[in-house]
Amino acid sequence: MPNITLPDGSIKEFAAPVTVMQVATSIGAGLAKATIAGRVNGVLRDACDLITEDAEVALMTLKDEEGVDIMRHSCAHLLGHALKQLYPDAKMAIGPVIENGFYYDIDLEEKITPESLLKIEQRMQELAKTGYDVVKKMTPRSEALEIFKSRAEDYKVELIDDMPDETEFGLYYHQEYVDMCRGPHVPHMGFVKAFKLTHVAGAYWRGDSNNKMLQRLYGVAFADKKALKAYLVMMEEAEKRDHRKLGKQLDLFHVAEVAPGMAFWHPKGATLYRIVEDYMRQQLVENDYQEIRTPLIMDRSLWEKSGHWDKFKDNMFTTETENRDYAVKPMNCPGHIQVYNRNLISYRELPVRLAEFGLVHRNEASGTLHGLMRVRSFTQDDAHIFCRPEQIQEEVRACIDLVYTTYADFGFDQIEVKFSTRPEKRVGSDGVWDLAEKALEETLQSADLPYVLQPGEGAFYGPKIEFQLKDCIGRVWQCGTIQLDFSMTQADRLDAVYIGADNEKHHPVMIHRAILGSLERFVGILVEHYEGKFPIWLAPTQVVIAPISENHADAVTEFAKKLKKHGFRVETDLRNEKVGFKIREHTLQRVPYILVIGDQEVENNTVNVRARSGENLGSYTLGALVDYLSQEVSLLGRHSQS
RNA sequence: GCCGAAAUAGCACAACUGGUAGUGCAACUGAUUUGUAAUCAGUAGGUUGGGGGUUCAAGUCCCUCUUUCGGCACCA
Repeated sequence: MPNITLPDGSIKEFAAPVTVMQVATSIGAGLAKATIAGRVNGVLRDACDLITEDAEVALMTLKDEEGVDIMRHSCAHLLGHALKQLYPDAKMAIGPVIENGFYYDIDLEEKITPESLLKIEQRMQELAKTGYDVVKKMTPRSEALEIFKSRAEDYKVELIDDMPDETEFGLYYHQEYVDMCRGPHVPHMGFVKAFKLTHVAGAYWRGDSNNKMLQRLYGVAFADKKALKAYLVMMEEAEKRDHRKLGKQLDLFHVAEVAPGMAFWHPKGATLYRIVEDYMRQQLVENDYQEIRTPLIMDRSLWEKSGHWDKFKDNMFTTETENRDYAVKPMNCPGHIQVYNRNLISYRELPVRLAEFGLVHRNEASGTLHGLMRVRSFTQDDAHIFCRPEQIQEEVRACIDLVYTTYADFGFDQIEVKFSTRPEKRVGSDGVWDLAEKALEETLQSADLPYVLQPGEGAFYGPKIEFQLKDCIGRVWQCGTIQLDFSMTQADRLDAVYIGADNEKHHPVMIHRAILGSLERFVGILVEHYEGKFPIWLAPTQVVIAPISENHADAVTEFAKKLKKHGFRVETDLRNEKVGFKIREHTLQRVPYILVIGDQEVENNTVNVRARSGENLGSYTLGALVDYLSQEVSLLGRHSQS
């Protein structure tokens, strides 16, 4: 007879097998009412599931993250329930939980519009309000098949067919609606009370572009109305940080129809871009890289040899002269090998670290383009480290350290690390891949970095570590990357060599690495991260100086000249406007400091300093101000004013 | 590329079922000489994304192309 161990360590003894719900009831009526499901020996189970043997049991309520996710999953079923009432012809595919909510893929001739989405949501509200019970029935394969066939749920039938080893399936009855699910689900719909359908989009069945495109209905759901409201407000706020919006407002860049997916950098944006590049260039110097520059277009044969042509020709821009075909470079590595190979290199000279702010072009599919985040023309802070196998770990480790130093300087502390292994379409033998994957994995472990494994997601020439940052609404973007490559340097590829201690030719290992990744993308992320309120180090305009009246214009010009001599990015605002007007404007432009000069300041040879926050810092002499600003610049993005 | 939606002045938006394209901010001119988030007045600004069609008449309806947005697939 089962002894149930609760999370606090106490043990409850039962005379006969009990359900999760009965365990809850035995503790208290309040808990029973709140119980959605249970975690039995680490596995989430329905409240109605029977526990027959001794087990550790934790009860899940809406206070638990797992409890909320279970409710979200049930909310997807509720969507199915409502949808089938309104659109009986809809065929249900899959409806999983995602961050903050859920989606359901459906196959339906009629197009779901925002209006119909609202109607579906209303029906969901009505159904949820009744708090109907959700009934689970474990159903044998043949019966489950019959049920879904009779309901013309082709996709459910296909899903069952694809699980040949399962003998029975969990069917959840939501009144007349039936859905198949591993579960668990809420015992009744009273738990589902704060949700909203957000948008519709297309999605391929099983994520395969050869399959039919279904309609995906997205929704969010939370434990209560307050949490839902908070989420919606947060999203609204987040959208104000969108780099495309701020790029316009702060006059940083634009993209135009004449060059889709390619940024036109305006003076302010170009300044920001250059500061980021200059920072990275300084890192190259400090970390013993040699900066080079390679041609933008190179002969097609080079790309055939490197293997890029074979895999990416559809995504490469090409050009030709009378008798030659060229490709616009989509990567810098083949060019770097040309530089590496300019003379014979001894093993003593390795590692050789060649870096380039390499402008690359990739003809990305039209639907992928997204502001600065996904473009067709971008500059990588790219480098290739040619080294001997025994130097790999140290070099990769140094790259990882550089990533973390750099990101911290730019104010990022939330970095996701992914480790991607061999893809299906690849070059190089399995033995080589074994070596490469092992080297990266060991380095990751020795660096004590938590990472997510992505099997099959590596580059065609080697495994990779990726460093990802999030944009304002939580979309994840790859920035830094470290890729290990044993193949490109081989004789049958681009044939990079060095002379070993044995006086024989060897092929070096090549580490491809980018710290920021794409400068365009990184600047985009920076804009969203800071909401345009850049630390003074990055701010395109650091200081605006404004006179109180025309009489002080000369003093303003003079002061600006001196500040510029000290290396600051200074603007003056001599327009015929009141100082309040100018302050409003420059504050909205997120200029870190506004300096005002009137009679008092002219007399005392000072400026009055107002910070972006609105705080008035009082009067400063030139020397004092230079010291103050320099101190703040030296902090980079680590501790800046907001 | 695929599914859906959208494109109106530099920017943000308006224009009922087809009937003379507007408002605010910005810009420009003038007045005002200003003390920490908007001084006042005036002027100008558009082949309504491109092309085609229906109609007496198209921003509005239809076709097509381009671009953008939200996803999906892709991402060296």
